[in-house]
Amino acid sequence: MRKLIDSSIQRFRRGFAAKSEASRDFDGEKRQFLRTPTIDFSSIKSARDAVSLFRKMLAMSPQPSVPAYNKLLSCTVNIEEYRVAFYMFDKMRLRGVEVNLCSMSIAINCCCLLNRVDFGFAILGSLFKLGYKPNLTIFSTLLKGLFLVGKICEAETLFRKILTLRLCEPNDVMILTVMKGLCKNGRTQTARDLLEVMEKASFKPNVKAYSAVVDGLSKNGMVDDAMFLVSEMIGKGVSPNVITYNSIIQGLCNLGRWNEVKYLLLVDMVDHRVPLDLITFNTLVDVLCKKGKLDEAEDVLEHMVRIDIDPNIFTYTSLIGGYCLQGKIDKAKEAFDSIAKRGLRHNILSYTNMINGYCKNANVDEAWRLFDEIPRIGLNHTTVSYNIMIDGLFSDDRVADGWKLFKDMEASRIHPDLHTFNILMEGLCRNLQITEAIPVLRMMKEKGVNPDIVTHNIIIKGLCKIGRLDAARNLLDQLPSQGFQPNVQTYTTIIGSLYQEGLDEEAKSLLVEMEKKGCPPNNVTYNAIIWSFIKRNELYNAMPIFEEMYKRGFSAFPGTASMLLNKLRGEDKDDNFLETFKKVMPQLKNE
DNA sequence: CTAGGGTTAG
Repeated sequence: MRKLIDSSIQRFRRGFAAKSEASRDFDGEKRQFLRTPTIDFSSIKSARDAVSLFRKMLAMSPQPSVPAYNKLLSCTVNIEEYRVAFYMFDKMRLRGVEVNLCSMSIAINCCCLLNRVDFGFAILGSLFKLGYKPNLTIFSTLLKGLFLVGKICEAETLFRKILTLRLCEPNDVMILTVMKGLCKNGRTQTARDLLEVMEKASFKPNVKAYSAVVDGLSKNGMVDDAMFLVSEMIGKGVSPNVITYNSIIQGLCNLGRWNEVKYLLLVDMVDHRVPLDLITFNTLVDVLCKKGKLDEAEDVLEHMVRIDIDPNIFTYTSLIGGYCLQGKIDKAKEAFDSIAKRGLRHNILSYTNMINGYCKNANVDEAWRLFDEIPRIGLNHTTVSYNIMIDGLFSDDRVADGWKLFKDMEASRIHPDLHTFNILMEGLCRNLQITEAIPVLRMMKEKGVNPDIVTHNIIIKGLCKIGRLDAARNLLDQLPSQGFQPNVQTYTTIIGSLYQEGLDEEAKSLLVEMEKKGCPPNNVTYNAIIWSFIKRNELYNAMPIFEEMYKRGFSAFPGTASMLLNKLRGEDKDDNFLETFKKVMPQLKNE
């Protein structure tokens, strides 16, 4: 079949012949078409059905009409058998069956959907030779085809030509095709320019066209431009709808600009009488869950139920993730259970979120129970589900079980990824088996998974843990030559260990080095240093670090703070220290 | 009896 199609394609390169003798004969039989028996196209379910019907049609006398053949082609396209449709189109031409503009349009679409827009243009050439002129539909299809293979500039040029040479009047479909194509390929600015051009040429883009661009801008972090575009579209008399707003909300949420969502956008939507929908609410619930504001998420949930918008599986999945993040495992389980209770179908995410929650909250057995349940309820394990479970087992020091699961994963042909290997290495290092980590490193390379900076940070941490600070330091120095850029975590790990070992001078010089490399210490770094001093019972050394940390706008972790507090209470109180701590740490105000 | 697409998330 493939060969046949390829030879068809070769013929297109050579172009069509003029109308064949045979098709002229059919023209004379027009009246007979009316008597053509009706053909049942609804029975086409597979490529086989399509081809067998095609053969039957070819054998019919009188011949079925061109539209009848076109219907066959379009049914074949509908079942996504583009190669087959294209093959039949070619066969029609060879057998002398007349093809019209519509047939060629379908054939061009097949080429485009097969990522061969070039063949589409070859058909366009034949179309001209047959004395036809391409129309709006054909141009739209070709534009889509160009975007599909990433020929963005060509698409833009063609569209501009259509506008300036008035090759056809662009309609909503064409405009949307172009806007989506440009935005999906990161050309939001071009899209915006073209919107302007079209407005001037009085081809009015509709809400969908504008929304596509608003979405493109939002996705690229240009929410302010997106909001400006919304005000522009309103000025042009195009009202934004819930989809337009949802894109803006997502853009704002991605940038953490939650207050604008809450106090501007939602209010604006109510003012413009644009009702919020399931997607709006799910976005809100999701962002609130990720921020740990579960009570607000619950309010949103309650509100959507009140206005008769049913939460779906994704609403609950967000909630599970949020509750687990807060360690509220019971509430997470409640959300998990309400999925089935409400007659919703679980998805893999609801399970992985819940499993992750159990693992991170010291209930690996329950996690494993759910893990085993996944295939039984007809869901498929993923790399992520395995990764989470393996990580859980290793964190619980069940190294043997972790390994067993990894072997299991490979046996089930679920491919381990970078995360998997990093989890394995971390698990081994945590259990002081760093020598085992080296074969894992080799294994991942063999499987074509390249280690990243995280992998190396894990190894460095492992080396520090067994006291091989020299080796860790060596590895750090080697990283750049291996193409890895050390990050804050890399430095923090070593610096923390150096301080714990009392190698203060070396640690200090490393602090200077990281700063110089454009990788300044962050709150984790400072907390790690403070921890080391607490362990060494040298609070006077922790003091300047503490001040430096706050000067840079970072704060102590709750754990660090309470540990400091304990120390301060336990020892002979030095009021000086306490006063300084109080100044920077609001949580100590009442002490 | 015929063609192009339908804007937002997990």
